[in-house]
Amino acid sequence: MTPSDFHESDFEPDLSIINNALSVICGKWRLYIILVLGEQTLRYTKLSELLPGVSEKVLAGELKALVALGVMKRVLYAEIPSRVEYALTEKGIFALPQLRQIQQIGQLFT
Amino acid sequence: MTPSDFHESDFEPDLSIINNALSVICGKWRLYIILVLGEQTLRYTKLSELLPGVSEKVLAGELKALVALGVMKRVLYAEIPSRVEYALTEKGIFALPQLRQIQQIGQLFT
DNA sequence: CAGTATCCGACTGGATACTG
DNA sequence: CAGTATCCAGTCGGATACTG
Repeated sequence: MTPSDFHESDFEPDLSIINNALSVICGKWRLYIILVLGEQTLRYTKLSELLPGVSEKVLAGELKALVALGVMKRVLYAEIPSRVEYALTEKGIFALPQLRQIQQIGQLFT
Repeated sequence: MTPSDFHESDFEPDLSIINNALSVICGKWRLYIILVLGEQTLRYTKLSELLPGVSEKVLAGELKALVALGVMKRVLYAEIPSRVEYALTEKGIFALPQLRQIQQIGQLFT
């Protein structure tokens, strides 16, 4: 077996790792927020315009959670009026192709 | 652009497709159940032994949901005592590599 | 502008006891 | 054997009003 034959996906199911993944993905809007953001850097208000139907409370909560998980970063500019920009972290961008592929699973089960 | 350049993952985020995928994945045990089953065919009792910590109610409910989604099939044998076997459908097996890769996302965010 | 605070109904998951 | 039925606590998401 060469290194290129090695796939981490051959690992046994691990509940804590799965739960980490689920915390990035699950929640009614979490994955959608990540995919809509993509590689852009967007201000809070712009994000909420791109995500109609997501209430303020939920959007703020999801963003906070995604920042805490290390998926997104939040940059606050000390201006008046205040400006906050959101973007994926390096890890988030690294995971983006995988996250996009999750949509393929959805297409399979329609 | 040739067919091999075409990736469905380049699609714009689509909420209803994402929600289909989430219904396969989300729930505290749903993905774990799929990955533990894998390509095996298992009886209900064997499954519940492999999934300690999942209550009867939840396991039965998750299995029912996964069958309804077309991820799993349930085969009832008209024997006494009754025997029921669960296995992934063709679609489920087709999606299995993608589903396993979700664990990689989890490993990234530890 | 970029969030909080509050209230609320609906849904999730767990424990336990029971059944065709 | 393979589930149901019941109850219950906790969480999730939505609506709305308010704030540094």
